[in-house]
Amino acid sequence: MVKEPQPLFNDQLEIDRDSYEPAYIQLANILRRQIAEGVFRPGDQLPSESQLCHRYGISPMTVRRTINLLADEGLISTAQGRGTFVKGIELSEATFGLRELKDLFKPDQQAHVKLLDARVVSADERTARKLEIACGAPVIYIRRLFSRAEQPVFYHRAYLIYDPTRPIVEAELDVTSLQGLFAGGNHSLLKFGTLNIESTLLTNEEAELLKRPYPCAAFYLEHLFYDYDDHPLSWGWFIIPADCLHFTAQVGVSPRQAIHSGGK
Amino acid sequence: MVKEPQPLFNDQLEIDRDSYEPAYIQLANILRRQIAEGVFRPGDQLPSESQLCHRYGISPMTVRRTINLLADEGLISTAQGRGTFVKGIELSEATFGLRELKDLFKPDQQAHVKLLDARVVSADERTARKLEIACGAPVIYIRRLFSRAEQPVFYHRAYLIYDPTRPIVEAELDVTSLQGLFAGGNHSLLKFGTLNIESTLLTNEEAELLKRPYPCAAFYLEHLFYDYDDHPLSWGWFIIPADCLHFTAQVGVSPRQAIHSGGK
DNA sequence: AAGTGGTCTAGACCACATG
DNA sequence: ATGTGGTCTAGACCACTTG
Repeated sequence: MVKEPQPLFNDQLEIDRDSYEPAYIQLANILRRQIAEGVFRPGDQLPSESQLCHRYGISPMTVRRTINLLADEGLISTAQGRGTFVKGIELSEATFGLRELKDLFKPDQQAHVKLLDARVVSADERTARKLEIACGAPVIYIRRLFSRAEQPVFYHRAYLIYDPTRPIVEAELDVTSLQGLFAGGNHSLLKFGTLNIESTLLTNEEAELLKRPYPCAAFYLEHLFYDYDDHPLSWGWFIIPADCLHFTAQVGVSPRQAIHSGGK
Repeated sequence: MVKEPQPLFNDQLEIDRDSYEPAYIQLANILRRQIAEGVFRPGDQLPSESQLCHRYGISPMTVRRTINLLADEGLISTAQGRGTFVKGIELSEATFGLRELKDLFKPDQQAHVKLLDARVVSADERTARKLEIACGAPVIYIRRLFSRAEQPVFYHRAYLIYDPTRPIVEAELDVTSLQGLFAGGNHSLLKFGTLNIESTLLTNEEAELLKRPYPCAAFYLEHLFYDYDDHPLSWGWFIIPADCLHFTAQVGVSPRQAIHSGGK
């Protein structure tokens, strides 16, 4: 056991106006903690906004920001004219992000991208439908394999609109640049995109490329990007073996969220 | 072609104070649309907050709400002392919800839950570790199969803490009630939970139960719920064949977001 | 020094729900 | 009629960045 000159967890009861933390964050921490401690249980009504104003000596707008923050987190819900209430945990409200993927794609010394294919081909029926072009029209076809420490990590296949009147500028190739898509970068060509995640089996070809035994489960991550004219610009998918990726999410108040220091 | 007495898309340029839509929403729509139209491209600096105040005749706090809203959407980013900038689309910022699952679990006339097992067993090594109890300690074991229109949809297996001092109240059994977990309900016992999503192959047993051929890809959705003492209360997982579930997300400004009526 | 985002105030008015 | 959430104002002050 170790002596603790300052408490490990935050049992803050008042707003500290000298804190570097904004008042609305402090109040959110206080309420979040009270919910985590069971002071307020699912279904309970929280103190009204005016009560919170008087209790903590802050203005209505500041209380409102806190309420909105916690509502965005899915912890509470508001009903005009009735009050603010604590929500029970709901699986259907859980969200997971692609941060795990970002780490996967992150280039380092060990990372290596092998370009398997990069040429102009005729669009087949499915590709033409996805890219909203004529069947048989020319498209740029790209296939590549991403490895780390000699171990294949994922496989990527993509089809890009091929416009002979517009030379294939650097930026266009960058559309499928992995670092660019995941880390950010300014894709001034892309307006928006849709993603689709499924569970799938590796095909024999993919299993061979990825050096996995057959059968093998994998994630299928499909992407479709549109330009500023709302025309599809690129379509493709990543195949990521199950052992390389998993997604996590949380519902309710995690202990880490509730135990947040509020010191000066 | 059809005549359009009112424009299909929103080319609103001013804030309509008589609109039922709040000013901060209207401004968000205006800016979102300008970003979608390419008026502001990734990397561009947006007008400063004070400029927006004067341009649209609203107060700083209202502009701020709009800025925060768009920043939460991942469309723009702010830098204190420098300005507000349009972000390029980033895959790593996409988020997926579990709404699709909610529909899957939704009970209707066609839905049927078959209880395969429900008894007290001794915890094996893995279960004991997950539930943070002693190996061999008694736990409630539940297995069930959810079908719709005679077609198996998913398989669920769960282990619940068995506390002889606390009789198994209705609420505790409700912990794994499917409708409850997904649709909401007040789980006053559960404080928070963690979810883990993987891609997997059906085992022979699962394939048989779910009437799928082998091999077959599926989602493995693991859940671990904690009570208000931060002790694990239930651990388990859903097995959902690939053909029953997929997740979708969007990045950037989708046309639907930008085309939002702002009329009276 | 000037401009930017970030926070906050102390009220106001409205829409809604309840008794 | 009262209390609730929801929006908005017209400023203020601070922290930060840039020239």
